[in-house]
Amino acid sequence: MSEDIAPEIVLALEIDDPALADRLAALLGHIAGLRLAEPGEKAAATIVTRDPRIMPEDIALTQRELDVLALMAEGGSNKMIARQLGISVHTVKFHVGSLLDKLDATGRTDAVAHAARRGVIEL
Amino acid sequence: MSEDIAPEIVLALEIDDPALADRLAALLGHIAGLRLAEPGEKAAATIVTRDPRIMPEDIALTQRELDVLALMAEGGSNKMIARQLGISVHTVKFHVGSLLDKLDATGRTDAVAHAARRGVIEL
DNA sequence: TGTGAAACTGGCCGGATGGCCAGGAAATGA
DNA sequence: TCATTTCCTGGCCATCCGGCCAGTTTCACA
Repeated sequence: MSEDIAPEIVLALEIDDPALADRLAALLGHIAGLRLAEPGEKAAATIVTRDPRIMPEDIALTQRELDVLALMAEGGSNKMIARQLGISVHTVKFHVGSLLDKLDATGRTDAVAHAARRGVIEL
Repeated sequence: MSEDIAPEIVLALEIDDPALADRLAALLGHIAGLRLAEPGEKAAATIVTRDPRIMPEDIALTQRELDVLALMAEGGSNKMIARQLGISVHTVKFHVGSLLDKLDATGRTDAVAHAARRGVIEL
């Protein structure tokens, strides 16, 4: 290896909160082996704000609902989800119904979108 | 305020590349006013690798398909989308069909998830 | 022991979804 | 002018979805 000296890591900053962004920039601005990216520059990694996403209190989803939700996000049909979880289609529908209620969604697509928005699931 | 002395910023590290993660951890490990988050700890910000997300070249969606896609992501039914865009339900189905093809999705929920994943739409 | 929450299952049914067929209209560029 | 692309519309139909009804089991907690 030729660059065992320290190939300077370029970090990008994508923080909404101006105060936090400033403090981070100040702290990270003069560290050897590390540099903040110029606007538009390609960075090795990015510092992002951890979703202060609206998430009242996890909206209290049960474990099973989370299972179903995850498979919904993968595009699974009720039938496929039922097979995956080893339960009946009726039960899947039951959980989907609960999810639509709790997530205030109009359908499964909306439910997945809502859940993703508030960080309940990761797409 | 009692902690105006240095509210120590907690940073989380979510890097796939072990080498990069190690170097960052080493660099950031002992900076005054900054601390790396314990596993599971809530952090003020997170360092992530910049998604080299698979996005061949925007996957060439037409404007109308983007319109339909956006409304799908809002949980709109074919009927609602048709009303919104002032076109027939049949035409909406037509565009939805094209989207399923291009996004390689099994259904509208999967299509929205795929599109969100590769940055075609923003949830 | 009772009480409640969670998970599970079933039937029924109107409406939504997605795939197939067929076509027409307008704009772009060869 | 012709060809291509995009957008638009229709019918038909098997399947899926979601909401309604009803019920059972299991487990934790009072």
